[in-house]
Amino acid sequence: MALPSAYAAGVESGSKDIPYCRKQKSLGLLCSNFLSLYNREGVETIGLDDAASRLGVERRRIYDIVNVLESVGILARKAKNRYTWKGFGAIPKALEDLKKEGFRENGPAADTSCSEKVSDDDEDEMCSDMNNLSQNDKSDSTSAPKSAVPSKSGENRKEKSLGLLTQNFVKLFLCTDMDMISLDDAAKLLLGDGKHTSMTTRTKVRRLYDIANVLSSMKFIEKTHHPETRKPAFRWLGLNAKSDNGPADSLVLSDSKRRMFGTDLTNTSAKRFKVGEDAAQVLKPHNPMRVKHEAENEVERTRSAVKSYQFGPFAPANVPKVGVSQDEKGKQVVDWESLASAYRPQYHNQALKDLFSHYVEAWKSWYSEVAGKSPIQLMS
DNA sequence: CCTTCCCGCCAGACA
DNA sequence: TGTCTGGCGGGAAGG
Repeated sequence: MALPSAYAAGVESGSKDIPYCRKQKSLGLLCSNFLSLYNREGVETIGLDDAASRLGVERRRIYDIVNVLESVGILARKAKNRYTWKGFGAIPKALEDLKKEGFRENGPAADTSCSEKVSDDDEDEMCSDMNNLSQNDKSDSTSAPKSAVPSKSGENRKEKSLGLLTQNFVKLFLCTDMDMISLDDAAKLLLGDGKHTSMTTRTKVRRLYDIANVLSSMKFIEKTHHPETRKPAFRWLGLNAKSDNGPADSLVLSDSKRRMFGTDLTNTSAKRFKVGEDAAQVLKPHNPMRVKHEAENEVERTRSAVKSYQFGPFAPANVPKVGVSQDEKGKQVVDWESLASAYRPQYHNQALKDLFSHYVEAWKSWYSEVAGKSPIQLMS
């Protein structure tokens, strides 16, 4: 398979542009593209190969984002190479479940040994940690005959999975009152209580960066800095999945602000694959459309900080900038066919409209779900 | 320098 | 066995 790895080599013979630029290959961006590519009606299932080729990335990267997306309910594994698109509407439930699970595992008394709280000050001394490797095997149900295989192995591998790490990371926000945490602390907290080698932490942090990037692109979290210390940290923006019998209340959302999502469409490919093989459309990760709405939702358990952010349908953006016709640099050998189905070329307004309808739809289902409390099946 | 984090090797899991 | 998954950590880009 060759495919040597020449990195900074820079200008490839033939590529007259794009020296390389690491940022255009970030997971966050990839996630945005992924979302905007599949968040449209008609999409039922997603093939990994298809995604990889459409997004112009290696498969390995698809696994990365797919895993975290699944952790949040947006996707569900259907079969080998195949995922089911659940949509944003599945997020609330997923988060709610995560939250419950988090509390359950932790037990009511939210405190553990937590001797070292490393790092310096953290505003609220309330440190209710949670360290556990929720290893709820029995993953995947779907009529899997299998004769209850002990499968003792594999557990170890799975408890280190990106997906699980994502869930635990999210639980940190949902089940704890601290809503700003540095990846370093998160890594230490999520580290299975033992082995705090500088190396293991290092690795964990690397993963958390990956996760944080895709979570950020969906506006679940946001990168900031600790008030005093300039330490970078992440803050939760997503809805605070409230649970239990709390039929429809709070979680209101008046109207959404219409805002233009600036985006540009760049076609870059700085990879040497086969000859004409690249169709990397790069979209801007932006476009929150998050409706921050203060609503007095009753507090759960600890009545302390009652902040409830609401975030709009996460989502992607791929609205071409007004007044700029994107396709003009000549068509290359890219497969516009696939892109064509994904984007409506020429008609910006149309695309915009389309996008909006999707938003509305996603939002609507999401809202009704939260309000109506309709049960839904979640992954595994 | 330090932080962020992409790339892809290669080992488990699975067909 | 071959293919699919996806840990893992080197080391380069970015600041």
